[in-house]
Amino acid sequence: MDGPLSTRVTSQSAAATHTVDCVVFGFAEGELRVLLVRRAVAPFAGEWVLPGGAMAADQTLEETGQRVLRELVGVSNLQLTQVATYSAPDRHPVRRVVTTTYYALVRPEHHTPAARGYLSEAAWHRLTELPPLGFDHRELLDDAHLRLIQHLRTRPLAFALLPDDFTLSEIQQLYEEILGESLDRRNFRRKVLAYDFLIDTGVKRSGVKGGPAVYRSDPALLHRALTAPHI
Amino acid sequence: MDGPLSTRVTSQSAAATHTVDCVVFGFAEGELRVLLVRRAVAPFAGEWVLPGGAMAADQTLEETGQRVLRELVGVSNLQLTQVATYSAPDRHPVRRVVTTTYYALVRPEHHTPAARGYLSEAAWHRLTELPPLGFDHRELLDDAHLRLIQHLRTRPLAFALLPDDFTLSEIQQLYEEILGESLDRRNFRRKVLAYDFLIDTGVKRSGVKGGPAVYRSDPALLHRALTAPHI
DNA sequence: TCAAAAGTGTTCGGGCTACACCCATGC
DNA sequence: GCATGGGTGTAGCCCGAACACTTTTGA
Repeated sequence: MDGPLSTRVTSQSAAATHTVDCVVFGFAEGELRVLLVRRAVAPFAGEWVLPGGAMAADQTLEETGQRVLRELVGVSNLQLTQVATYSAPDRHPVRRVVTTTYYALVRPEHHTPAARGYLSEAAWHRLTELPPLGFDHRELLDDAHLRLIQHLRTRPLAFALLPDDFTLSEIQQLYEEILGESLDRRNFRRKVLAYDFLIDTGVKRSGVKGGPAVYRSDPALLHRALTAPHI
Repeated sequence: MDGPLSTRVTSQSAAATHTVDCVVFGFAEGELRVLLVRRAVAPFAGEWVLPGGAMAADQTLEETGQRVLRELVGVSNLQLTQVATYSAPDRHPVRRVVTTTYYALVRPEHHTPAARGYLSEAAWHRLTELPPLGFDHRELLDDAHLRLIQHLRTRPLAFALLPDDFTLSEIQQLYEEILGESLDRRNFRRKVLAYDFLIDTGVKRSGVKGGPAVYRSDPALLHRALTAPHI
């Protein structure tokens, strides 16, 4: 809100830049990963950070997140979920920066990140082996991960991270990765099948022992499960 | 985050003012209420809105929320919980405003709001009988209420809204108000007593039928319950 | 004495957890 | 053929929901 204070207030707050940082989660080779970029310029030149950028005058924060991911690392059309906004005056060493974070879930095989702009590198990192991050991005990342866990406990979100076809064990691995705990196979199967948006393709995956059944999620039913049943 | 784009980027985003709006919940006469203020100036002069104001250059968003509530409506030292950040370019009719919302829980009897600054009025409103709100504040308020409900389902937050002494029925009324549903008295008593931070003062409330026992919450145990057991 | 609210225990069902054996496949 | 993982069912426990009667107090 604001009132007649406009001028005083605008001059005060003009010093702050509003940026968006994105915590992009991917799942590959059985491990949960995060998309990080390496800065080519000061401050924190050479350090790994979350991909992000400043809000444009004609864009919302979410649109800014989409644009930044497209421009900097070449990934498009992600579903971004807002996490939090950070405003400590000294969180950026040079000037005042207020940052809103979003998380996104992607299939890494669909998106090959490539560093552009002021970046020297863009790569997936295992959540268990993160490099030191510049700014306060480690905190931002951890907060986003916690929020993801919260959301995952109430909704079948994780399918956005999986390829079209997957086995039940692959889903389970994914859940175990995100939640950071191991789950009982039988109980997990029962629960996930109860969602009833999984389709048994009838195919069995070859090249892997046991010959597990290959499933696919029904997009319409999955969407219904994601939107309808609030908790 | 941002890099060599600084100048371009800063000029773009300098147009946006960052403000904080607060959704202050109170509980009085058995009903959940929200603190609203009436604007004395354009835009939306004469309309009810959430109390809020622009972020100061040397303050965090949360500190701004505290200051705004102190300056505009004379309430201090609330615990503010961040809800979300809104950034639609046209959400303010005059210029670009990005707003972060917080909610707070207070005991109305401890805080007598008084309009100051650019406000003509400050008053508690029943959540069930809200006036039309200026800007997009109705959406902000509803989102904050939903977040409060979510938090309340996992933590015994509501005691911040109650006087020092209260009966079990009063707590139950409060929960029913916030959640918008009625609860079984016996189940509710059992659950709330299981938290084990309630102290039976031994006193019985007079002037009310049934002679209900008066309870008090142990500050230390309550604080532990609020912070320790994450879900 | 009557009306209204306080106080109290038990039962039922559903969901989660724990757990062991046989089958299919790759090597 | 053997090692690895896939596939299946059941029993116990805990939590939450439903539910009725007696006691206390104000009017």
